[in-house]
Amino acid sequence: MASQEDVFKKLVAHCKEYGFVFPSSEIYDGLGAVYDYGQNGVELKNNIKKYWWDSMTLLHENVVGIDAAIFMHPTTWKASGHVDAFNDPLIDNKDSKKRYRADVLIEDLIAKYDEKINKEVEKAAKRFGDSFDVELFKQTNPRVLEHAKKRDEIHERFAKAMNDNDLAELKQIIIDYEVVCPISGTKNWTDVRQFNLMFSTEMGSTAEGAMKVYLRPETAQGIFVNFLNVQKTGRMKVPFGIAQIGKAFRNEIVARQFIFRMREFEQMEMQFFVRPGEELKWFEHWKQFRMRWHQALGFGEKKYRFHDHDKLAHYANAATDIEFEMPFGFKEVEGIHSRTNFDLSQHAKYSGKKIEYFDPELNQSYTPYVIETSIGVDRMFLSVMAAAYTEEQLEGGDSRVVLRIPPVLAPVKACIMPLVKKDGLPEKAREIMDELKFHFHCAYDEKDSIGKRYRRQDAIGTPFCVTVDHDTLNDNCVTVRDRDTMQQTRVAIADLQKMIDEKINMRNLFKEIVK
RNA sequence: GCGGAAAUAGCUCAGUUGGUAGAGCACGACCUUGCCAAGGUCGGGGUCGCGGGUUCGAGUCCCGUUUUCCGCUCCA
Repeated sequence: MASQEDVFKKLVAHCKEYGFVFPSSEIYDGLGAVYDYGQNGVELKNNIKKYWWDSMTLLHENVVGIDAAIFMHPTTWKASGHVDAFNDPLIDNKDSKKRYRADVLIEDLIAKYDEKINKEVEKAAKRFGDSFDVELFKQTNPRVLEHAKKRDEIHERFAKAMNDNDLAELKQIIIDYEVVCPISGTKNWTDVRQFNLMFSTEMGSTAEGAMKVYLRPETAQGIFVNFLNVQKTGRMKVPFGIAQIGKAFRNEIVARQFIFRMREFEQMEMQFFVRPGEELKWFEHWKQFRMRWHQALGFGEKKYRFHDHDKLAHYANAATDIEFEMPFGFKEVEGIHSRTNFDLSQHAKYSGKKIEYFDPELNQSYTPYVIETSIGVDRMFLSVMAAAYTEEQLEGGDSRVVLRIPPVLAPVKACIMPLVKKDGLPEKAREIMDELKFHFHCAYDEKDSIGKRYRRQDAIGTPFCVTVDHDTLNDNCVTVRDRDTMQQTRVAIADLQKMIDEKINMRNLFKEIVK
């Protein structure tokens, strides 16, 4: 396992050194769990997105795309359940290391005083028998009054603190009234922190007119709220899907493992709307399709597995993850969920709009069921890098680091280089490059020995190196060196573009996927 | 969040008992070689993570802080 961790460390270093991924705002010490993509990273990321987008929208005439805004009406998140589910003030006990909801601890505390009062009342009732007047006792007994006073005191402070969102005061209440951890029995508490999954900001430039809005924690809701728009304007018939690629934001408490868990990340989601009752059939269909999409990249079947969920979210009736073998174990890269009609129903309820589909074949209206495929771009990026990163021992004791990125995804497709920097070879190389650059991303390099230049391209995963030598000037042929095999072939300049295109064009992968 | 470790050039690191920074690789220019990285000459680049303190003097000692990594915890 130690060596796997080593590989991961090397991969992170490689990402930085070769312009794939930088820590955000690095000159200011970085920003936690936020990363920037560099000159090579952005190319790879864009290629991944294109591979996904085209596989959805080109290969399925009943799947169309949208690009919804990151800001959405705040009610969206009430309807989706995000507001209620992730808005708790939390406190940790340092000794037991258990985490509690601070508001629940205080509510328990208040309940404890009520219990104390009840006990006094019970005791008195036993003593005085039938003639006992509970209300009178409560209003006059000094011990009960003492408990009641404390209870009301706490309650008042608690209500005000919750209303003001005053976390320091919540902690102060816990300290003042000596709340102890049920497990460790100590009063060694951390500060109260607001666990809030969603980032919020204010819309509207004046303080009074401002409205609290959230940065979306998932892209899916942008699709659901546009269901009717797309269905009607696109004359879409169920079953159909809506695809979207976009940023989402989550205020993770612990965000680690490089770009695997970030606070700002990108999702590629497709929501597929189906007839009620047919959802499990489509769930299976998309499960298989998505797996073929991954497998077509050629990293090997063993790198992927399904992980079916045992515990389902309240809205789902089937769910699976596609996991990829990262250097730190099998990890979720994509989720495929059967979300029932939960989301559309919720939005219908909260908006008061009827969100249904009239099915002409069945001659009836219904709220469609949804199959979701949701993949993290950054996780996909990481899985490609992890699978591609190879340290290779060569004959003669040499070694090289090569990124075996599938050619369709590689940031640079070809590097054009003159064998020497004289005799008109650079000019000829430029001439070739000026033609190829219209077709795909090319680089040019004339510095250092040819071997060194090959290694440089290996390190960023360039599948082809095109070398111009003295013979080229006479026979109009170049040497094409393959990244993975390191083998060289002589190719006529006239055939170069077609030859490379055949290897980097996504259509070949798509043909495999739709089989 | 808790505990441990670390932070010096783009990268990997050195820096003696405190005396105001070095190497290799990388980078740039020129020369040389020319099909699988390490030729020569010259050059650019660091307020030693940040802020205090001790001291005549701090990369070095002390305190704080930030970030990263490793465990644990949490989340999905």
